[in-house]
Amino acid sequence: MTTNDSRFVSDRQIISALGSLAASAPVTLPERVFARWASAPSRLGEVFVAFTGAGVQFVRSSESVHGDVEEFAQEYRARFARPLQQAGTVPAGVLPALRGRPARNLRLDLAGLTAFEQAVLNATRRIPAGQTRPYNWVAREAGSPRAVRAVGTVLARNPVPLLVPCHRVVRADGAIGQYTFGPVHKEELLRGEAVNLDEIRSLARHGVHYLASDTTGIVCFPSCRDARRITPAHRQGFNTLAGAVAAGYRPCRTCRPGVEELGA
DNA sequence: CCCGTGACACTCC
DNA sequence: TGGAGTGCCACGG
Repeated sequence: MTTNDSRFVSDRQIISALGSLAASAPVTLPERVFARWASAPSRLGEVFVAFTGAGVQFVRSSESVHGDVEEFAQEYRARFARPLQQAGTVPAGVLPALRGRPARNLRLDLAGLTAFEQAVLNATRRIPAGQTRPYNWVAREAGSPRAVRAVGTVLARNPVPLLVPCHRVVRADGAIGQYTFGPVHKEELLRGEAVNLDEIRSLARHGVHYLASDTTGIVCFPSCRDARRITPAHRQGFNTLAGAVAAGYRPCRTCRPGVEELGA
């Protein structure tokens, strides 16, 4: 295979080399003082994006700042206490991420946030497109299972909406919950990712918050990729995870609806 | 340091 | 069946 020939450099090696170049590049004074901003298209229309050499720090829809970059810059300064300078383009990975495509090369600058805030945002980041998770799931994944309300507080101040997909965090009772840019946009985003909100609501009305397969013995969140493939005849609905476990089901390893110990 | 405040969840009627 | 009450944890003033 040509790509394994030692005379050639693989893409992986190039990327790795570029990565170390970026890391060792000298940080100039203006770079330390200024963060930069640029506008970009997103699923919610134009957004403004602020970033440093470490990654993206702040995202706001143009709509939410009334189309006024100055208002965006003020909001940014209020939170990060740094001046902004215009840049030509957004960093790598931002454009696909704003379109809802997972971008491996997207870098976020979350320094300055508390450990808890970072844990919440990182857990939220692991929710796949087209799926939802409840606030209590984020709390558990973030290592503070009882800090459910605190999760809401953190997400309410998510500095990088869309990039950290907080629109995928919904209430455990099936309601959609609140959103930085308003619940209407939250619903738009989820529908755009083909989340079947009508089915989720219909199930919730009947008290069903989990779906299990009696062939695999696994229980999932209804939006889980694996749950959507359960043949209707083998699909079992449950109100609580404990109920499903009591009936002999174990939590799905993909969507992780609860701790493994419950299933063991 | 105490106290109030939340993009929530659970338990009761 | 759903709305109020209560518990919770992290932050900010």
